[in-house]
Amino acid sequence: MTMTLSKGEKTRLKIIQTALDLFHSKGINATSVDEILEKSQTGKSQFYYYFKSKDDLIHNVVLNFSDMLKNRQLPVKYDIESWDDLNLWFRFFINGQKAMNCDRGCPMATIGYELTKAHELIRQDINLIFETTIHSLSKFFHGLKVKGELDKQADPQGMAEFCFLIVQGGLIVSKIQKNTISFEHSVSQAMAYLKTFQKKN
Amino acid sequence: MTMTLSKGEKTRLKIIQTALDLFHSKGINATSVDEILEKSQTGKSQFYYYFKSKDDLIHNVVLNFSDMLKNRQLPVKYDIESWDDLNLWFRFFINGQKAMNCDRGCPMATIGYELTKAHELIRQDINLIFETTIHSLSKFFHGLKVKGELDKQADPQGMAEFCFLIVQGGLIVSKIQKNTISFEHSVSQAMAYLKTFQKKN
Amino acid sequence: MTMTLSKGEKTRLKIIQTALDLFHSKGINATSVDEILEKSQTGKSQFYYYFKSKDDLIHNVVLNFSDMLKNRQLPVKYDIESWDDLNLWFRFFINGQKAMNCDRGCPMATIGYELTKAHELIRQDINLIFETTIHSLSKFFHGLKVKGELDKQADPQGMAEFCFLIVQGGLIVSKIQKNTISFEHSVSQAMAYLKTFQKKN
Amino acid sequence: MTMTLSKGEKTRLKIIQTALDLFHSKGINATSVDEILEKSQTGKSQFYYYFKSKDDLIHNVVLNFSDMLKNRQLPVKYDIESWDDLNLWFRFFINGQKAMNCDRGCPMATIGYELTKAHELIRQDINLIFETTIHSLSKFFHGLKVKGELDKQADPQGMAEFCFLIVQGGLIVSKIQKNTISFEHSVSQAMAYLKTFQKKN
DNA sequence: TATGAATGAGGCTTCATTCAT
DNA sequence: AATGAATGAAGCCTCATTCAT
Repeated sequence: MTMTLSKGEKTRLKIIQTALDLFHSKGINATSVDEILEKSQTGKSQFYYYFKSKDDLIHNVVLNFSDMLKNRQLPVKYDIESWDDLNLWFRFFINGQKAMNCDRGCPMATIGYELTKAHELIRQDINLIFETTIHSLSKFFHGLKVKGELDKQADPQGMAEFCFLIVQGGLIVSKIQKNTISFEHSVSQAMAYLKTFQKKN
Repeated sequence: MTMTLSKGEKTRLKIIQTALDLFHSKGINATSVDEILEKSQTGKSQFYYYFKSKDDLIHNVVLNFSDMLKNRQLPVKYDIESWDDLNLWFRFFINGQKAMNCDRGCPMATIGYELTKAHELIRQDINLIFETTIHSLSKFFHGLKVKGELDKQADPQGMAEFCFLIVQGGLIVSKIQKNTISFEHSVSQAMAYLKTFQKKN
Repeated sequence: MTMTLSKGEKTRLKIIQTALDLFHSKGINATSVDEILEKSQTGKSQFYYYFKSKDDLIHNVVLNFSDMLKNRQLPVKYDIESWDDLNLWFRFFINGQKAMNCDRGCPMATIGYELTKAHELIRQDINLIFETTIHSLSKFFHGLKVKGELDKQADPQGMAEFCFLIVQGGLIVSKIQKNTISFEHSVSQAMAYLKTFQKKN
Repeated sequence: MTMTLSKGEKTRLKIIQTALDLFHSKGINATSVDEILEKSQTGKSQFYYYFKSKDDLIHNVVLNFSDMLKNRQLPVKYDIESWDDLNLWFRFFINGQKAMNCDRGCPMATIGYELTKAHELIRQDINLIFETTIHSLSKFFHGLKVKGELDKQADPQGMAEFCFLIVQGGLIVSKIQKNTISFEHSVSQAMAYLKTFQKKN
């Protein structure tokens, strides 16, 4: 389903996408409005035609990310249906890091780490994204349980949170270590742990 | 072993400590040199007497953190000698988050997430801290193995990395979620997993 | 005599009236074109269809005020026919100030105080309004004199200017003092003075 | 009594004096910080070393004016001791206007007319100046009364307020009319009125 | 008449850094 | 080892105005 965007929508989106990329790579405070406009080839004051402030832009960048996640427009398979899918989900982050030479982390965590009490709205936006992602995972574990393929003691929600934490930890650690060794080790162990709940028949 | 610090050393240290606190709470880019000096009650140009630049300060802040870690001056027990110690180590981070209303994350990760290629030196400083921490943990697991209390297949280094990742993930996730539920769930599962390597006798 | 205004005339007038109100309360430089358009619910570039520039708008705001004055559309009785009317004229300004909590001054003086040599045209517009007002007053005094109710030495024009000055002074002073005490005292004294020219018969 | 000003004090004062002159001639909103710095030959960001904000500068400009008034450093004789002094006081404002080609008004009223509720502090500063000036005048009338040279019914405070209003009205009206005719007429009448309270012996 | 989008100059403010003493 | 004052680039934001439709 392709939509034709109006001229204004296109400009707005270009700003948002350029901003996300810059925020992801340098953080929000190191990224200036001017730089965003320059890289997005947008005229100087167009910015304030589309956004009330830089904070409003950040809010919209996160919202846009949230929308892409909901509309499954991100290059990951979030609807995990098998253990293989789960493994691919982990690999997506590991391989992504490798492809970027471990220069970055989670885009939302990069933004999140610079937030203070003054950014409560944006924090909530990111929180929603985290919850949505965790929910995708818990749905998988819950499904397994319903199908009787998981131990009765297994806690789908807790398992999902566990997976998500591993990825978040893996991304920051690999960014600092400039390699994904710890990340990969941890994913292996996480997978091993999670599979202990698998019922053998 | 207490050392008497010269007046200059004291000023220098106060700047570093104030900077660490501000970096921890707002990140490096949102913290201005002026703010550091104001909060540390230091005269304006004292700063450039002690530090070459803001980046040099960041470097020294991380080095100082590293030193404190090495000298065991941080309020955690890094020399883990028992499963209880390991549990306390995890709890230290969880409780710390709670005490701060989940307003912060790992101080080094907060700095690390804002780094770019231009800060290679600082990245290495933080990397060293990460490795040192992981090493503390791996020593414990290795010790267990030597004592025959751990399964032969157990990989002490991998287990240590796993623990560290959980903490890093837990800190950022709890900062965004403003609660430590996921963090605690994950630590429980991590502990459960690690203990599967325990040998029963 | 009521006229039906075309849609365009209505829009133009709404802009002018909104602008006058904003100029009156904040001055011309603190009032942006955008704010005028927003408050008058007018589309962005309507403005430049009706006015050549912001200065042109100011010019038209003053002209419109001038027209209302001439057409007796302002809520004051400018055609003073008795000493009571004169008193009411003074009271109009005093009561107006009170009603607005002394937040404003004379709308034309508010604009006038921000003018420089570059606004000669607008200055002349306001000057005309001042002269018109003074003329209304001098007509009264002149009439009294013709009727033989005023001393021969009385100078109708001078007396009119005197009244007008008192009002202008009273408005700015009460705006600063946030009360009309000085204004009222001065009006009482002015009235007392003017009445010394009354002939007793 | 001359004081030696430190280098910093000199810079600060130069900024304040330049600002007063610009505020007086164009108002506060039409005067940019950049223009003040350029005309006062001050480096770009010195401004924020001495003042917290533009509003803080305005506050200090008014305070400085207030100080000059108190220390009798303004080119008027505020300590009125005779009817001649009073006349000179009026003439000072009339002649000042003439000398400036009626391009300006009262510096404090120029600022005052642009104030809104957001500038309560500055309004109070100006209010104090107004009261101080009125007080200088009332002292004269009060003195006369004590000496028995004024009618018993005379109200020194009211007479002082009356004089002050005439000057305020005269300044704005002459600025708009580009001549001091009305101003002079009104002062003559004011003087005539005030002298009616003189006791003949 | 009317609209939405674009322009670029300039406004206020903060920054890291340096200089003279 | 320390001080206050200065520098100038850059940051965020608002402005009056214009263009294409």
